[in-house]
Amino acid sequence: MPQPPDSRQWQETLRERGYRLTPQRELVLAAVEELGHATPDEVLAKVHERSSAVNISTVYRTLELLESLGLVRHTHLTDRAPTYHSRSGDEHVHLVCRGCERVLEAHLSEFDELAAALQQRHGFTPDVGHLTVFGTCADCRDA
Amino acid sequence: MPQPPDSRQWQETLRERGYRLTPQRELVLAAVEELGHATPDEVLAKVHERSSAVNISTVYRTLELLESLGLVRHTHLTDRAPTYHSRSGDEHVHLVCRGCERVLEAHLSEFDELAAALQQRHGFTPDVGHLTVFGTCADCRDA
DNA sequence: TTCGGTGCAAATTTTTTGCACCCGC
DNA sequence: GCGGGTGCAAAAAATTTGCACCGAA
Repeated sequence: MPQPPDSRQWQETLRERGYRLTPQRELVLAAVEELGHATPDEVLAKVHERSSAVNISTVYRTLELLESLGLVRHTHLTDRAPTYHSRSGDEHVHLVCRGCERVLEAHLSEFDELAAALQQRHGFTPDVGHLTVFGTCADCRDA
Repeated sequence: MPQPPDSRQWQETLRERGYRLTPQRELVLAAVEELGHATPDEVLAKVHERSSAVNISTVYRTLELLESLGLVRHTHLTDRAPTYHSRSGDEHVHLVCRGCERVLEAHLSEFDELAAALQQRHGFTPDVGHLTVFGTCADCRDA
């Protein structure tokens, strides 16, 4: 589970690189932390719950910034729209069930062997943390 | 490499399910076969090379149909836009290099072990044929 | 002849951009 | 006060949809 982010740490990350700390950036990051996986749209909605009005363009711009800083990442959990998630917790691979849309998480170490094989056979270094695997979960297969 | 598709076979598939055989459908399928991996946009361009004017809406509708018939598949090779490929040849996993945008192909069997592991540990049956792995190819890593 | 398929244009949806104003540092 | 950040509105993509007409079976 995502630890409550250490605010000092990411505030530091921003400043180090010469970026400013704004309430919008704080709100967007908090929303991503809380939602787990969320599209820009969903992030906006979450932020609005807390009443503070933030513009959708700012959400896009902020997510892009946070990603460039390594504070969030995105993957494609559905055929449309990227979804962002925090990197404060463990990195993981997303297992998306086509039946129920549920998202399971697999530990990166489960892909070590695969990574080594792709490296050796294709000279390809996979970015496993960005990986999304589609398929069917146990419940949906049995149903 | 993709075999020249046996036209009788897919024409049969269409009729079996009560769909009509139209020149547009023929052109779109041929374009996908030829391109290997292509976005709807690229398919349209390819079709237009052969002069026959086909509308972009028809491309979208046709790709959707062909996919429902199992004649093509799509994956997400870039952050934007799905790419379609034929299923007449071997199924494979796409390895997309972030550096040069090149797309390598890995054999499905390379993922057997992974599939078994995910099945056992998460009860999850991966759809490996839909998989896309992002990363860095040998050339770009060394560069 | 029939009704599924297509073209066209307009509507949606999602993301990007230009620019004037605002506020963190 | 300076210069990066934000809001807003308009522009750009990328898809989808309604509808009248066309042509495969």
